[in-house]
Amino acid sequence: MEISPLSQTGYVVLGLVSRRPTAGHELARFAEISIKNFFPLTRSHIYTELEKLEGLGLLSSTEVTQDRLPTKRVYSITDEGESVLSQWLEEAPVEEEKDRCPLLVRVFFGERLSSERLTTLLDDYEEAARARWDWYAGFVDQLVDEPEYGFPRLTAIFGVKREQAKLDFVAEARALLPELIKASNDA
Amino acid sequence: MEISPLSQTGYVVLGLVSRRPTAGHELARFAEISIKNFFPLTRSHIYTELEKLEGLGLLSSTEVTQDRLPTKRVYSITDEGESVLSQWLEEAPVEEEKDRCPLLVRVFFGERLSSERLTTLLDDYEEAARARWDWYAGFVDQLVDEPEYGFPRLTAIFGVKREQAKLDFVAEARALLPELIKASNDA
DNA sequence: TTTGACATGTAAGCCGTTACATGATTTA
DNA sequence: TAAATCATGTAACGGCTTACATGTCAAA
Repeated sequence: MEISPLSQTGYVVLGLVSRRPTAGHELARFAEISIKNFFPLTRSHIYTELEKLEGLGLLSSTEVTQDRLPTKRVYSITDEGESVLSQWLEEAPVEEEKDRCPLLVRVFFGERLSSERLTTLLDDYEEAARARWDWYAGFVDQLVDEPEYGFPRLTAIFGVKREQAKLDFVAEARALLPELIKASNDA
Repeated sequence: MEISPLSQTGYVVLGLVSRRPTAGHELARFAEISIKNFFPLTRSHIYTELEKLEGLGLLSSTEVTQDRLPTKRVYSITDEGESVLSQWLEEAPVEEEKDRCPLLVRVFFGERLSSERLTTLLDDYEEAARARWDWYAGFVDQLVDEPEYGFPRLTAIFGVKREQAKLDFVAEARALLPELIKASNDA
């Protein structure tokens, strides 16, 4: 059976459900501590994708009533879902990265900025990068002896390197800033 | 006069037009060689943003007929546009980065992948990173003695560091891969 | 006892992409 | 002379976010 290709988000949600049957809210919480850093998802979006995937027969769902909590709808992956997911992971071309960096937009228009603004922009950016660096590094550390989380751990290693690159950039930008400001004042 | 906040794209287009009066197609070509790496834009989206910004009074436009080429609509920034742009650059909080990395999604689900797939994923990723590294480095080099492009040059320096981080990651991932594959076979 | 957090979802609407359209100019 | 490229836009649609809704539980 031919399936029209899903969105990236569709495959990701499928992959997350494939780990074990999950309800929307729960899945969103898991996404928040696992893939958020390289594939952010909103809770609402997850709900709509779950519904769509069920409509396509890639997931099935049952309502589960809970004591003292609202009834939830738990989704499981179907055989067809497993097959679509595996094929995507194993064969689909990797999508292009199209990242936005709001800081760099400010830097690009740096001539229009006051030197105070430039300084605080770098300071804030550095602080955020440092915080994320810590978070990733802690994750890497924590999973050092858990072989079953080797691949997730590897994604955190990526995070450390990415944040380190930002920190390196801030250092170099700070060093160049005086002459950049001077040049833009001269112009 | 109160202006409802624009989208990031709106401000970026405003900023690009602020450099000099520009038509849509031309602006898209410039975006391709300047901000693409940290703020990709599609041509179509640029057209719709230009129209919207004119509707808000931040840009004005005139038709310009050309010899042997279709008539184009050239946009210029208005005084109000200048003021909105400056205020955004100088005061607006910097938006959160929400980047997707399609490669890391594959890595995250690495247990489901064949070792061949994992290897070619890393190879391809490395090759792309290396190509971009070269591109950025060339840009940095080319602008080394052009003080008026100091800030754009700084964005390319960022690019070099970002791609370098990816290359470092690939190296580390390759080193870890054998034991990751072993662990996932054992499980 | 009110405020905040947890839990589960729905709906409206902008953002952004892909596909469509059209004509002139160059190239094979 | 057909095919590819440049140039300039338009329109439809899906993706994704923000805001809306509702009830329970814990804490101050």
